[in-house]
Amino acid sequence: MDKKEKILLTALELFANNGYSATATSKIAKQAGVSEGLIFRHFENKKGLLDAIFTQGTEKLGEALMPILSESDPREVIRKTLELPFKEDIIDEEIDFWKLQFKLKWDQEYNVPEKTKPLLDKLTSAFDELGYDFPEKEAKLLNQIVEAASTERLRGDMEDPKKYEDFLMKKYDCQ
Amino acid sequence: MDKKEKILLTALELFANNGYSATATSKIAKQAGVSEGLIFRHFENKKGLLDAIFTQGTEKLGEALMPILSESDPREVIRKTLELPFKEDIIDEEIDFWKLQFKLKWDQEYNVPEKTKPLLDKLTSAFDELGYDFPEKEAKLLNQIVEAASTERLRGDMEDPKKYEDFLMKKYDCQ
DNA sequence: ATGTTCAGTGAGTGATCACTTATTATTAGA
DNA sequence: TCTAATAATAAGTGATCACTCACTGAACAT
Repeated sequence: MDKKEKILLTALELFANNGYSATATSKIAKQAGVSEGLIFRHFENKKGLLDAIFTQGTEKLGEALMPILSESDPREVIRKTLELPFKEDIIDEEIDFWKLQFKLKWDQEYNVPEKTKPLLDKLTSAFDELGYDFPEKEAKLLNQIVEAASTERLRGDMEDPKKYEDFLMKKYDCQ
Repeated sequence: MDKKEKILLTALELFANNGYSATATSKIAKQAGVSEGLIFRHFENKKGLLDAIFTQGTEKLGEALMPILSESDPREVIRKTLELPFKEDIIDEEIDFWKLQFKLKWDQEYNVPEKTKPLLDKLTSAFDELGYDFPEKEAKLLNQIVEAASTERLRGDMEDPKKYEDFLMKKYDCQ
């Protein structure tokens, strides 16, 4: 594996689980098996490393939303959205990625609500097509439900994901 | 004002807005107008300071939930719960407190889901009394909605809180 | 062969970190 | 008023921080 990529992966793991400020560049280098100087050759400074990871995260978010945004059936739009927090492969393979993304939202600089704007718009028109009274508010609500459920899952706090998913699906007539 | 309390208040502000690890004890002392050593006399170490703040936060949470837990009318239980994220006095006066509480949830040590267990139980029996099909899941959902809305408010991201509150109230027949 | 480029290293750098210690100021009970 | 405890300070301490710099080794075009 490329050493630059090894640095990115190690930093992601440490930032996500221990926090950005609490993670020393020396620890990243040691765990990645590279010299500390290499971090600064590739990423200029510590913040540059975080920015690189964050940018990757933004791209992954776009990929995750793609199948929803290109869906034409409004019922399917809602179902696929509701499905997001319960995708097992995300929890298994990309959990550090999403943990970091969610944590960073508490930093002004990395909180970019516009990133979910396309999803919000898509949901709004889906609810509109389905004849809901306040499609915009419904979209906002669903988005919040998905964010809250994702947060709980990422923290490992949800007891019975499957049952809760079923419950939500029924709520929105998506069974 | 007592210097010990001044330290607590200053640390709260800095921890909530800049993060625990990113906040130096020297900065706390300087901003609080005390010597750095005083922090360690009163709180033993930096973590002891965080623990003291966190304990205060746990107490405040209990106080905030009190009027809900002692409510007998199920409709009122739900209405008062839904009201939580939109209380202006909390946003104005205790925002740092709640910011820190929510941020700390990402730290394993400070994520204590049991703290909202009494609310969850109260909501469950409220939904039960009102004849909902899955009162437990409904309680979980409402709790998540409230958490997500609170998060958005604390971050300053919500555009029209009043309208969204009205929407939620209508959803749960609480107008 | 030679010069250039660039990934990669390892031993530094001053600044800042959490924390200690010796000392003084303030308070309160006898 | 004397005494003893506590509040508070100023000046440190070694450790660790993010970052730099002089250098090496390999790849590759000239």
